[in-house]
Amino acid sequence: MLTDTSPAADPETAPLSPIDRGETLAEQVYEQLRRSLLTGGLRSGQRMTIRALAGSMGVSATPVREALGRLVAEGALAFGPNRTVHVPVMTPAQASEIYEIRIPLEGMLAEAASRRIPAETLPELSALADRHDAALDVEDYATSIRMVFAFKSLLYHSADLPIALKIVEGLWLRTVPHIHLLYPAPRDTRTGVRCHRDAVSALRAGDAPGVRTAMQRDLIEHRLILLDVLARAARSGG
Amino acid sequence: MLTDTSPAADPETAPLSPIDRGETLAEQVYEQLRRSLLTGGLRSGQRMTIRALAGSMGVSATPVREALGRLVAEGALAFGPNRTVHVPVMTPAQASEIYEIRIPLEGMLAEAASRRIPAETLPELSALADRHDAALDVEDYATSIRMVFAFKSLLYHSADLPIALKIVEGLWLRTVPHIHLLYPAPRDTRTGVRCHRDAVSALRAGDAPGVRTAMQRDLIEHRLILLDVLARAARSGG
DNA sequence: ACGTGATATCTGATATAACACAACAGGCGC
DNA sequence: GCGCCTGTTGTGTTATATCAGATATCACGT
Repeated sequence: MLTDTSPAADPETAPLSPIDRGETLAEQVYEQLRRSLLTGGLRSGQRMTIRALAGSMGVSATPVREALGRLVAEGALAFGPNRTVHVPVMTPAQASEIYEIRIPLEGMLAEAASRRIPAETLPELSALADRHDAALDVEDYATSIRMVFAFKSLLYHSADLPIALKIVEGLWLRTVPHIHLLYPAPRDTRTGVRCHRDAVSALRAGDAPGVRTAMQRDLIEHRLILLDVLARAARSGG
Repeated sequence: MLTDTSPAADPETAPLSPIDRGETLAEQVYEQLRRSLLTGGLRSGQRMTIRALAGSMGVSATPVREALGRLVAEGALAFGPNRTVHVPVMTPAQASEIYEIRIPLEGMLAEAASRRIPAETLPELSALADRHDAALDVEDYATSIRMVFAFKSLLYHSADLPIALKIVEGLWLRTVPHIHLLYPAPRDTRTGVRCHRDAVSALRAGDAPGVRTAMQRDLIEHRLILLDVLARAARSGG
C-alpha cells in the first residue's frame, strides 16, 4: 500500500551523497550499453537479445532486461517485430526534431555554463578542442566523436542544470549511432572544431550569448549535413 | 499470488486496479502509476514499496520493479535511503529549471501544433477550457488539473513532434505532484483558463506565434507562483 | 531506567524456471 | 512438386526463491 509519511523530509537530490556505492548490476549494464552507444560502438540497425547480452556480460537476464527497457524508454534503443531490441534507424523527421530541441536546450546550457564555469576549466576545454582537431588530422573518427562529446559534457556540466543536461544526453544517445554517416565527407567536419574554438574565445571574453550562438551554430550546421546524408541514404536505401 | 486464483475467474479479489492482459504487465503498471501521478493521485513525499504495489495490483514484483525503475529514470519518482521509491520533493532550483525547459519546448509544440491542427479539433479544445473553468467554479481541483493537461495534450499532439512531446510529458510528471500547492490560492489559478482561451482565439485566427506566446505566458505565470509557494514551504518546512 | 546487542522483519536485487508467443523447418498429404 | 500442418527453437515476459543490506524490536545486562 502507499504509506503516506513525512512529506517535509528531503529524501532526494542530496547534492553530496552518492552513498549508492553498491552500484546495481542493472545500472552497470545500462552504463556499459550507454557508453557503447556514445562511443560509436553500436551502429543503427544492430540487433541484440537479452540472453546474448547477459551471457557476454556474465549476469542473468533480469538486470539486462531492466537496462534495455530503460534505454528503449529513452529512445536510445527500440523494440523490433518480436519485441527484440535494436539500435533504431533515424528518419529525417526525427533528426530534424532532435536538432530542433537540442538547439534551444544546448543554447541554454552553453549560456548558463559560461556564467558559472571556473577559469581553470578553460584550458581543459581548449585541450579537448585541440585533441579533436588532431584526431581529425589522422582521420581517427572514433576519437573525434569522443572529443566532441567530452567538450560538450565538460562545458555543459558547469551549467548546473542537471535536468536539461540529462535530456540533452538522451538526445545524444539517439544521434551518435548515425554520426559515422557524416565522416566520409571531411570538408564539413571541421566546423565542429571551429565552433568549439569560437566558444572558448567567447568564454574567455565573458561573452555568454556568444558562447550560446557558437554552440548553436555548430548544431545548425550538423543538422544540415545529417539531414542531407539521411535523405540520400533514404533515397538509395529505398 | 496470481497463481492461486485464476486471473479471469475472480474479479473481486483485485483491490484497486484491474490489469487487463494485452500489453505487457510492466507497461500497464507504468501507465497506471503515470496516470496516478498526472491526475494528482500521488503527492510529493509519498513512499511506495515494490511488494505493496505488486500486491495491490495483483501482479508479481518483476513488472512493478521495471515500471518503478523507468519512472525513477525519468525523474518522476526517486530513490530514497534504502533504495525505496517515493515521489520526489521539488526544490526551487529544480522547479526553475523545469519551467526554463518547458517554456521553449512547449512554445515549439504550440506553434507547430497551430500550423497543423485540424479545424474540427478546435471545439474540443474550447470545451476542455470550459470544463476546466467549470471545475474551478466548484473548486474541483482534481478535475481542473486533468483538464489543463488534457487541453495541452490534445493541442500538442497535433504538433506531430513525438520526441519533444515525450520530454514535456516527463516534465509534467515531475510538476503535477506539486500543483496542489497552488490551489489554496484561487486568485492565480484563473490565468490558466485565460491563457487557454487566448490560445484558442489565436488558433482560430491562424496566429501561430500568438498561440506560442499564449501558452508560454501561462507557463511563466505558473513558474512565478510555484517558485513563491516552494520558497515559502522551504522556509516553513526547514 | 537506560543502553547495547542479537534477532526478526522488511526492503530491493538477482538468478532461475516456467510460460506464451512467434518464426521457422521439416514432414505429411494432396 | 506444392501447400499446409506441426514440432522445435528462440524470443521476451513473468512469477518465485534466495540473497544481502538496513531497520526496527525486544530481551538482557548494567
